[in-house]
Amino acid sequence: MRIGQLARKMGVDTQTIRFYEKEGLLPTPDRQKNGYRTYGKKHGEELAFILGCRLLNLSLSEIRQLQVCRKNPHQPCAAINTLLDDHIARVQSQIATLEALQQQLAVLRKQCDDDRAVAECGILAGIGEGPR
Amino acid sequence: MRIGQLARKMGVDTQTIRFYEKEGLLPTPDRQKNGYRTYGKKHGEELAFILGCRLLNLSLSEIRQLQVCRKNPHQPCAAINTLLDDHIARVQSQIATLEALQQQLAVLRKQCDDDRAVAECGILAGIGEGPR
DNA sequence: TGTTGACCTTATAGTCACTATAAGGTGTTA
DNA sequence: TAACACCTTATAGTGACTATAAGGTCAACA
Repeated sequence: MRIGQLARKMGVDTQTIRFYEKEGLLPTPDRQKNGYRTYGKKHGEELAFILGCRLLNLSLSEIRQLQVCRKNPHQPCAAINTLLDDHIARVQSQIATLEALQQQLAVLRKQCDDDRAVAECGILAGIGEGPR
Repeated sequence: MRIGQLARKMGVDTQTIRFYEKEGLLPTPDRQKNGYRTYGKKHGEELAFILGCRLLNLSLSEIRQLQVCRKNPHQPCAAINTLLDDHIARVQSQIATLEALQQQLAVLRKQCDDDRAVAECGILAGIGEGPR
């Protein structure tokens, strides 16, 4: 399979596949005589794993850690659990931050009723006052 | 006031102030004979406005738009309201995305009980399976 | 035979909002 | 004279791609 076919199959850009290869996330593929990359089943599976991780918002560095685990199937999986717990905590903190922001924005939004001159706009005034 | 004093007062790095100047967000300051930047009250106020916007997660491009409004105080403020509404919508969609992710991660986390070999780890298996 | 077209290759730069580093000039104090 | 804190500019790095350029490969069609 060439890079374009793999890309279409997995729903990514060919550039992204080359990028993952350069980053060491995908094993270097064999080449045809003309230099074209050729991919097999294993590449597809590895790419699927990477894309699954990316959908979970895991960073490339975290994916690398998980790949090390995958290559050592007889080791204990505690590191994987820890990595996921840390990630869950990070997502929760992102949500908390955004919810606080949402609250602030709602308050700010109420400072204006859409139909004033800029000089009287409560939103602009509210921003200028700073955080509180 | 020199750049270091302004930076300490506003709680930012001097580099950030120079960066905002380069980006056209802060007016170019006067210079002393030795080339040092000097800042007055207006610069402080403009920087405060920028930092207020950044705390709200507004992009530099959005800040530029708001600055244009600020310079035209007799225009109607509808554009400001619209900008804020769009931003609120974006924050809400980010929250929704993260909450869906949180749900997914919670399900995934339950697939393993912390004390297995990598080969039996439900988390790793769950990621490999892809989105569903 | 020529040429179109879809595909592949590498290399480089851009995104965003900074942050870090390097290499050097200025000005006050010891 | 030297140490020190401060200032200057220029350049590169962050993360995960995305876009662009300039060119090579190969099958099909006129």
